[in-house]
Amino acid sequence: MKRTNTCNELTMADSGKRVSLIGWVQSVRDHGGILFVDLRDRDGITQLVFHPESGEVYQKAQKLKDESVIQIFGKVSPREAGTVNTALKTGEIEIVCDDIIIHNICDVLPFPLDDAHADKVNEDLRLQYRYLDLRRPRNLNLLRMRHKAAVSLREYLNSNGFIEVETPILFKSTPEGAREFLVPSRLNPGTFYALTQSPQQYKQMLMVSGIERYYQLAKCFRDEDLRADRQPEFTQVDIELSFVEREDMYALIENMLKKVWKDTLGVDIPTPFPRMPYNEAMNRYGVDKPDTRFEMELADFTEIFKKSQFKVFSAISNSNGGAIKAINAKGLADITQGELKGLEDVAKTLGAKGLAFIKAENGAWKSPILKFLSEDEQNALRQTLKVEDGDIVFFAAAPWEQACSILGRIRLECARLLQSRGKLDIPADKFNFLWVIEFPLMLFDAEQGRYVSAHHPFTSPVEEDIPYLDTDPLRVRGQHYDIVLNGTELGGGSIRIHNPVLQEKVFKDVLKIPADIVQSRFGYMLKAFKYGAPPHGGIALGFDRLVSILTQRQSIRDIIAFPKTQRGQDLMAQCPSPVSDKQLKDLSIKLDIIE
RNA sequence: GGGGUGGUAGUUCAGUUGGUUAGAACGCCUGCCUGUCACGCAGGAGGUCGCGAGUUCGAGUCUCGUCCAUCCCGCCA
Repeated sequence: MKRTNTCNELTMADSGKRVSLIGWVQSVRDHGGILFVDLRDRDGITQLVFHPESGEVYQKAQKLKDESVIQIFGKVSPREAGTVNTALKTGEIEIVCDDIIIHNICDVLPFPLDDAHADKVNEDLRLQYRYLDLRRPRNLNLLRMRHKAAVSLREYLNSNGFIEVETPILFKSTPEGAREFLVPSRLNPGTFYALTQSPQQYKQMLMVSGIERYYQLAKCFRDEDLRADRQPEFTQVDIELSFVEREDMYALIENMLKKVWKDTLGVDIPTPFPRMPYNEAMNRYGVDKPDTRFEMELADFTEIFKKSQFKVFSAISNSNGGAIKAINAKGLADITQGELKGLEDVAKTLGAKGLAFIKAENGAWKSPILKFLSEDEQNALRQTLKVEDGDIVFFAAAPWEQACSILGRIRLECARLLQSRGKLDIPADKFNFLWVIEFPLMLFDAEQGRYVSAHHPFTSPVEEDIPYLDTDPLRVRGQHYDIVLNGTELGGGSIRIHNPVLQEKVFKDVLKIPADIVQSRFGYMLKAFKYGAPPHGGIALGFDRLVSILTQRQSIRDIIAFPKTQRGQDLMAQCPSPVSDKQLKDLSIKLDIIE
């Protein structure tokens, strides 16, 4: 009853053998007096032949529909001369079938399964029939790739003394982070768990336990609005270890990623990865996750424009914290009106009032602001930005961080435009890893009128900056590091605070969290830190993002077996869905849906 | 919460200035066909034009609302 081979195994060497294969009918080609079937399993395709001489078997084969599941028995035969299919590994042979078991006749498919057509089919339909979409060999291979990456990560961590620990998914609500999924507790009416946004606090407790090296491919949950690279539940490679400093972490992760790239793509990525402080990343690329595969760096003209006739620029460059930044999009002077408008809109969403530019075309500069710029200012621009004919320069004038961010986005948009014109080549197999380091520990939240953690409140400050916690919190750098790949944040982590006094100070004195809330939310951590907490640190990498980059997929939905839509729905299982009154009553919950 | 794009046959799309019976390709059904591998040939069935109003003699087409999907902003300590 068992099959003897998979559909990607048999070759000329097997001629004459009697075999059995099982799989899905990829196509039926009925020629009247002879019938061919391509049989597919997860490994490949083998051609079956049915002759009228086989009587009932031949008749059954004539009734086959695409994607039916069959098992066949027959003899491996060399194909006739001139009928070999070189596109198939099994293309030199075929199975002459003498028996068939039809396990399942497939209904008419809701959409075609060949890649050429299926890729164009609406994603919502494909998600309704996710099991069919996944059946496409290419999509099955994406899951295989994900598996390979997971195996590789586990092998590396296991061989480096890490212990995988499953931490709870039902956790305490911690409202200062991302919005959470709440789970009512039946046994404790009126109280709720929250699904873990990340195992952060549990893994730190494991360090206090003395496990020393922990990892987990952890499911995390966030009830935020979704994007192409964001799902409500996702997987992170969660790592924490004791007795480490930042340098140890860099080496550990570099070697881990090196192995993953080697095991999955066969690519050698060079280590160590370059490092760049946050300030430098902002100044040069206008973003804290720079894509360093191309240049087009930001330049600073704040000083140059301090005495400018152009009031817009001089006012901002003389203001406290104001900056004038510019980039040169080389070769983009042929930008269309529509594209320019698009860039302007992007700038405006980031708070810019407009997008000043200068085109260098036919030996002259053209710009609405040219008449305000002195000879000296123009020369400074020309030299610093190396402006040549065919280029276009964009400006942002705003508070430093905003000016950087605006041009950071414009830089990426320009790169996209230049790529579509064939003027900028970013090879698909180029992997630019980068550590972004020395983030500020705190940010000032103007809306709330207080300091907030740039990442999370457990991040340890850089040793020599600790004195500024009291005097100038914005000046304190955190021992945080982000790992960035080709402009995507793969993950981030930090050396944590393990001193209960310092941790309490951050909560109460710097973040100004009221003492009773600190006690109720973090009391157990502060207590734990008093019982021999080792110095420790860790990192979390977005596993879905990592796999989507490895497989060059735009959307992480492609590399998640059963993804949710942008509204957080599973179109196949159709959830979320209403529940019965009885269920609600058990949970002591009354609905009052607010429109 | 805000902005962009899209929704016409099972699928992908076309549909002119608002005008006769809404078309094509693939798929599906029937028949023919002994070497195909995107088999071929002949014929056929298949439509609540996302949904609801409105304008009009007349709406797939114009207007408003709404639903769904997707991309982005906000958000994601």
